[in-house]
Amino acid sequence: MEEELLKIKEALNKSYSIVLGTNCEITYSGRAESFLPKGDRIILIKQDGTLLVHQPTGNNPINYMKEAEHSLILDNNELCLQSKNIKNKEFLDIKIHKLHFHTIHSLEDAEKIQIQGTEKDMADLIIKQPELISKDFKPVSQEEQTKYGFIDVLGHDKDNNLIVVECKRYNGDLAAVTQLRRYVEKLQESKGVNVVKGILACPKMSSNAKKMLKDWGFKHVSVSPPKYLERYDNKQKKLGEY
Amino acid sequence: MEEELLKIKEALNKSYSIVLGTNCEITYSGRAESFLPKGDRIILIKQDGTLLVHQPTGNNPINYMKEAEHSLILDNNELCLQSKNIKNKEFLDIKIHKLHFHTIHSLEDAEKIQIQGTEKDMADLIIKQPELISKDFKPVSQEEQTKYGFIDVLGHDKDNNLIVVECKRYNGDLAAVTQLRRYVEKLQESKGVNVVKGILACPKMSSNAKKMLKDWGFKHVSVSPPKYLERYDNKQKKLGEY
DNA sequence: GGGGAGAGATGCCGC
DNA sequence: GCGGCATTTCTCCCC
Repeated sequence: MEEELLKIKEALNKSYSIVLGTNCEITYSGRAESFLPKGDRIILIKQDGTLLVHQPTGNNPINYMKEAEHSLILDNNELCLQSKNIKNKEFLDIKIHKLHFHTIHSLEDAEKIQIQGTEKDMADLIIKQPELISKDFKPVSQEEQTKYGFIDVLGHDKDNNLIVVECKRYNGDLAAVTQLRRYVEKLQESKGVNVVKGILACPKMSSNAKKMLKDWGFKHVSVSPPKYLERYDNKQKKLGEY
Repeated sequence: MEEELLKIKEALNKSYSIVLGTNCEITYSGRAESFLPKGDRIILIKQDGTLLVHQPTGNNPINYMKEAEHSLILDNNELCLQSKNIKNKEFLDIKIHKLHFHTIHSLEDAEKIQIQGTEKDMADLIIKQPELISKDFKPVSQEEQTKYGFIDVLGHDKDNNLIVVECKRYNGDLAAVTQLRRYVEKLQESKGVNVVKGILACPKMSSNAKKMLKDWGFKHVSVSPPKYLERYDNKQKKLGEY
């Protein structure tokens, strides 16, 4: 037992990837404060000081620390994992009542993930196929910088009216309409023109957002983020996987 | 080896908590699409079907699945962990090139976390100490329901002018000001009154948000979320932990 | 289940 | 560093 603890302590200093299966209770103090009574959890300590505590169910870590320093202390037969980030004034104390299992490994991974179907991809699609917005839409610029935010796609119609396009990859909500409104108002102000059209490009919209959009004279165009691996779904189907 | 795989397969069916240390490559197709080339990752499979893939650094899982069904397939000497959520049309394929380690455990945890210092706690504080907003502020209701959102604290001043208070536990940004504006406008409309005051209660504000707040005649009041464990910090300090 | 909004949000990019 | 904003956001609450 003592020997195992020494190994874990050493691993904490040398930046290994550590997984601990524990029964523990947890106190956090930092941006907020929290307490979690005794239960079984998996603790993941990464090579960059990241610490994640996971319960046996649920998507998100129940507690976590970023870029923290960890120390394992055995005091009066009580095992405690203390984690701190001085810069952010964050402290996490894990009282470990039982150590179910542990693994220590040095892992290597320099790869970055490639993602498709993002909001940026939607904007790219609209630049390539402006008719998705309207027959006479001419895109002018992408990711236009404003102090009040970035305009996804800026363009104009055949009468040279400015058109602001805001893309949402899934649900157009109140916040999206408000965002669009901010850009339109700002453009009217900075360019000194009255007519600036606003378009919200997204697959679907909430009912209230639709109403708000209408109230302010903006329009919704149904556009979905592009996907190229749909083949992947089809292949799954063909293989009779479900 | 064969025997280990059988154990993992069995664990997948019986809802154990499983941790795999792997060298793998990952394809995802669902709400978006992604590909992640070969590298070392820790895979966490929970008892409710949650699957998380973690790289050796970073806070967030690089890939994940919720409420999914998993199957481990050995085909042509290639080990593949397939995960799917039919309802959401999500598919995750993990080609496992090497299995560094694995653990299988049944974990029990029914505890819920207790958190303090949330936005709700700020609103409670303001109800109790309305003078934090202004000398003559009288709170009337909390979490007031509007179709356009929930008003954190609604009240009035000594002249019976309505006051909308929006709380932010940290940074007041453009979105917060816009949110406040939405509530104020909606109240003016629904109550048929011209004067509705807007207050943003938060510890600090971004410069643009400050400007926007001023433009629309709203005010900022400096309030922080209450913390009760500050003792915890102090204790740490006293112990000379840093 | 949809709608709205907070979160100890996180992460990314741009200035 | 701050600012603005997307996220395979996630989660909770309410209607």
